[in-house]
Amino acid sequence: MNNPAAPAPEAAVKPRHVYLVDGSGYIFRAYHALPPLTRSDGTPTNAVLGFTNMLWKLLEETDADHVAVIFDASRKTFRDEIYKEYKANRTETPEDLIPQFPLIREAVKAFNLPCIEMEGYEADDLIATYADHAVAEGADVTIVSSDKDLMQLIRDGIKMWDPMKNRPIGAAEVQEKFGVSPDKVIDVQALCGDSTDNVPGVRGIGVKTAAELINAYGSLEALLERAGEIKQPKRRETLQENAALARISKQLVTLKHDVPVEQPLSGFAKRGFDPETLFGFLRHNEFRTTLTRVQQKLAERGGVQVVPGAAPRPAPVVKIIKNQVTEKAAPQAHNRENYQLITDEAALAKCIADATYARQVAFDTETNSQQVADAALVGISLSIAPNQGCYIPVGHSGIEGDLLGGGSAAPNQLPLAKVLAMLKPLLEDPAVLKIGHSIKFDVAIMAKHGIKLAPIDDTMLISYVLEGALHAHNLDELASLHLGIDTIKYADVTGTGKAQVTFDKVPLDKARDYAAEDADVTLRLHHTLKPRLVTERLSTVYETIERPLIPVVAAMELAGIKVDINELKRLSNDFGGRCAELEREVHKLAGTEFNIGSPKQLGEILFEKLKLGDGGKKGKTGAYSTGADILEELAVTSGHPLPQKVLDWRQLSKLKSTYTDALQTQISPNTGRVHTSYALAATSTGRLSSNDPNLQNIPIRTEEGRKIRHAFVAEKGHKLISVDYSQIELRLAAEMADIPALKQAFQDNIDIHALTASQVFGVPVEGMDPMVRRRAKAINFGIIYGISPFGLAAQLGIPQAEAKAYIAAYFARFPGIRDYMERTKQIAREQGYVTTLFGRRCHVPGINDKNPARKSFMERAAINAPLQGTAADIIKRAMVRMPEAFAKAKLDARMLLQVHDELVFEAPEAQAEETADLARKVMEGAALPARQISVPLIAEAGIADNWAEAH
DNA sequence: CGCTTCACG
DNA sequence: GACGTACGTGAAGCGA
Repeated sequence: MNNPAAPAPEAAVKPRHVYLVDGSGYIFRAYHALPPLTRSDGTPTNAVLGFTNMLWKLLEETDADHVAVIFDASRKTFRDEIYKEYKANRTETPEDLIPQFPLIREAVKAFNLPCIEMEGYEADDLIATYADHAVAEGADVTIVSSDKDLMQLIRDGIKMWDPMKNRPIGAAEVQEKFGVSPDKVIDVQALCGDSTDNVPGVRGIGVKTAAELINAYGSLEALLERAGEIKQPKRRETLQENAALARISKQLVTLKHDVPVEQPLSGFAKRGFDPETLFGFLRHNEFRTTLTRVQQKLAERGGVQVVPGAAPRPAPVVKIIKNQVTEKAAPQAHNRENYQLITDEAALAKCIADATYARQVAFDTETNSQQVADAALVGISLSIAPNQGCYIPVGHSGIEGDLLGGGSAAPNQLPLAKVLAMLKPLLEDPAVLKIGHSIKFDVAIMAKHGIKLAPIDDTMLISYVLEGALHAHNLDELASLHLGIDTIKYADVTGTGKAQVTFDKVPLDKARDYAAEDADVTLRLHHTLKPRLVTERLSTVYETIERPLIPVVAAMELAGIKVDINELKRLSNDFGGRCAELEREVHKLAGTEFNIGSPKQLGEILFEKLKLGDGGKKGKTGAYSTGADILEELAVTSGHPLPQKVLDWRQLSKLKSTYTDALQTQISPNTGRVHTSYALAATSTGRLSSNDPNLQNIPIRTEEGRKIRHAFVAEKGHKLISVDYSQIELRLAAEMADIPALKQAFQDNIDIHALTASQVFGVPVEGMDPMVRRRAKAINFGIIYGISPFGLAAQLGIPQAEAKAYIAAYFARFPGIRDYMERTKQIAREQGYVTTLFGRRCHVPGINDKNPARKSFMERAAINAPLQGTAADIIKRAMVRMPEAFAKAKLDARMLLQVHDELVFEAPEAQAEETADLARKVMEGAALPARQISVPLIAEAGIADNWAEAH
C-alpha cells in the first residue's frame, strides 16, 4: 500500500488474509498485564501503548490485507435474556482503565482502521460472524486475542494470535488448555462454566473432568443423554440434576455466527494511514519510542503510507495575513453532485447507519431564527465523507403566493418527531463524535428537543484555539482559507433585505445544497484542523476549557434572565422626558435648534458659534472631537453651562436608546426572558463576548445607569446571586511577574491601591489622601494595560511629564514588573504570540510593525493579553465545573450570565445562601489542580431580588 | 458602511 | 525621533 495511487477500498480487493482484532478483550488483558504507565498529564496509557504497538506490528509485519478492530457496543446482549446473571459478578472497571477506552479508539482511527461494534452483540459474536464471511470468500483469518471464549472458532483457515504473549493459538494450544479439540470447546465450557463471565456450568466439574467426559462421550448432548451410565454416583447425580443448567451454559458460551452485520467485509480492506495524524496521536500520548520507530521506518521506506483521496495535495500557497504567515490551502476538489435530500425513512436509516459506522459525523441544523429561544427546526444536515452530505428537511413550509398565485404547498418531508426519534440514538451515541461549526447553537436546539448532543467537536473553536486573533473563524472564512472552497452564502439562499425569507421558505434543492455543504465543509475542516491541536500542543486548552464550555454556555443562553418590562417602560418615559427637557435647554443656550446627537453639528456649535475653549480639531476626518473628556474639560474652562447639559443629555439618551428601549424588544415572547448570545471565538484574549443584546455592558457606574440593573430580576420565589473575582488581573500580574512584595500584600489582604500609593509616593497608608490613592489605582490599572505616560496622563488629567515620573517611581519600587513587561514583549516579537498560564495562545499580529504607533499598540496588547487571558481561562474553568457542583450539592441553581469576572446565578430563595457559598468556592479554586497560584483568588458574593443589589 | 461615542470588565 | 495611544468588547446614531 505504499503507492499513493493505491486503489480506493471500494474497489473490492479480494481478501486473502483477514485480521480481526478483539479491541475490548485486548484492553482488559493489557491493563492487567502491563506495568502502569501514564502521560505527563496523568492519563494512564499502558494498555493504549500496548495496543498501539500491536497494531503497528500487525500492519508492518503481517500479510494482512483486511483489518478491523472490533468492540463491545454495550453491556446488554441477547445473553442477558437467556440468563440474567450473565456477567453479573464482573468487577467494576478499574478507574484508571476507563480513560483508556476512548484512547484505544483514537489509536484505531490514527491508523485509519475501521472500528466495528453493534448494539446487542458482544465483540466475540461479530468476530465469529466476520470470520465465517472471510472463510466463505476463501480468505485466511487471524483473530488477534487471547480470550479463551474465541478458541471455539479455531478451524481450518481460522487461527488466533495471542498479542500478550506474542504467540499463535492453534488446535494444539487449545488442546493444551481445554483438553479437547477446538470444536468441542463449547461443550467443555458448558460443563465447567466460567466464574468471570458468571457462566454457571455444572457444580463440581472443572476443566479436567469436563474434558475427560466430553472425550469419552463425544459431545455434551450425548453425555447428558447417557448420564445414567456414569459410574461415580456423585458425578452422575449432579449431571442429571443440572442438565438444564449445562444446556443454558452452552447457549451462553456459543458465539453467534449470524449477526446481521451492517458493514461488509470489503470495508476492512487495508487503506494505509495519514502519517501526520498518527504522529500527532503518538506525540499526544507521549509514545516517544514508538514515534521514533514509526518515523524511522517510514523514512527508510522513502514513501509514506497514504490515505487515498486525501493525498497527494498540491503544495500549499503561502498567504500573508496581518503580518503573520499562514498557509492558504490550494483548492480542494469540491462538488455538490452527491448531496442528497432525505425524505423517506429507509434513506434516513441508511444515513444513520453509515454515520454510526464512520464513528464521526458532521452535523448542522437549519432553523427559522438565529435566536435559539425563538428558533424552530427546519432541517438537519449530516456528512461523513468529503463531497458527500445529506439534508433532512423537517420544517419547510410552502411559499406564500400573492393574489396572482405563485405560491406553493409545503413540500413532502419526514415528520419532525419521526426524524428526531430516529436520530436521537446517533446524536447521543458516546462512540460517535458529532462535529459542528459553532455547535453551541445546535447543542441548544437539540436540547430544546430533549436530545443531549454528545460527544462533540467544534471546528470554530478548534480554529480559534489554533489561530485566535489571526483571522475570523466563521465557516465561510475557514472554508476559503483552508480548503479553497467558495461556499454558498446564507444570503444566497434566503435573499437579502426586503426579499429575505426565513430558511423554512427556501426551496428544498437550494436548502439541500446549502445545508449539506455546511456539513461537508465542516467535516473537511475537522480533518485539517483537529490534528493540529496535538502537534501544536493546544489540545489541553481545547479539551479542558473550550469544548466543555459549549453545553454550559448553551444552557445559560437558553435560561436567559428575567427583565421587568414595566420597570423598563417607566425608565424609558423618565429618561425620554428629561432628554426632551434638556434638548430644549441646550437649543436655548445654543440659540439655535440642531441635532445634539450629531458630533459634527455639536462641534460646530461649541467651537465655531460659541467659540468655547480653544477649539481643537482632531481625528483624521477633520471633525471636532466632542468626547466626554473634552466636554468635561470645556465645562470647567469655559464656565458655560452648555457642555454639562450636553453631557447629561448624552447620558440619558444613551441609557434610553441602548438599554431601556432596546431591551424591551429583546424579551423573548416564548420565555418572557432576555436571552443573550455569547460569542466563544471572538476575542483575542480568550474572553467571551455578549451580543443581541450585550448583557456584559449593562450600566452600573452611575446612579442613573444603575437603575437599569434594577430591572434585571429573579423569578418569583428565587434570588439573583452575583459572584465576582476581586482584582483578579492584578493578582495574576503579581503572580505571573513574580513580585514578592505584591504577592505578600495579596496574601495579607492589604488594600493594594493604598500599598502602591505608599510605595510610589512615599506616604503612609494610615490617613491617606483619597486623591493619592486614586492616582495609585490608576497606575495599577495602567500596569494591566501596558502602561504609557500618555495614557496615564489622560486618565488622571495630569501633564504627561508628571505621569512619566509616576511610572518611573513605580518601576523603581517594582523593577520585576518592568522586567516582566520586557520579557513579554520579547516573547511576542519572537513567536508572534504570548501565552496564558493555561497555555492559551494570544496572537499579536503587527508586533513587529515598522509603524511605531502600531508597534507600541501591539506591545501594550501583548502585555495585557496574558493577564486578561489567564483571568478568562480561570472563570471559564469555574463555569465548566459549576453545573456538576450544583448537581452534586443537589442545588437547583442556574447560571445565567458571565461578565468577565462575574457570574450571575438564579436560585430558589431557600438555596440562595448555599448556592452563593458553593459558587464562590468553585470560582476561588478554579485554577486548581492544573495551576497552583501563590496569590489567593478571592470571589465575593451578593444575594438580592435584582442585579443592582446583588452586585 | 465607517466613524464617533459610550456602556461594561 | 517617528507615531498617536491606555487593554478587551458591542450597540446606537450620524452622515456619506
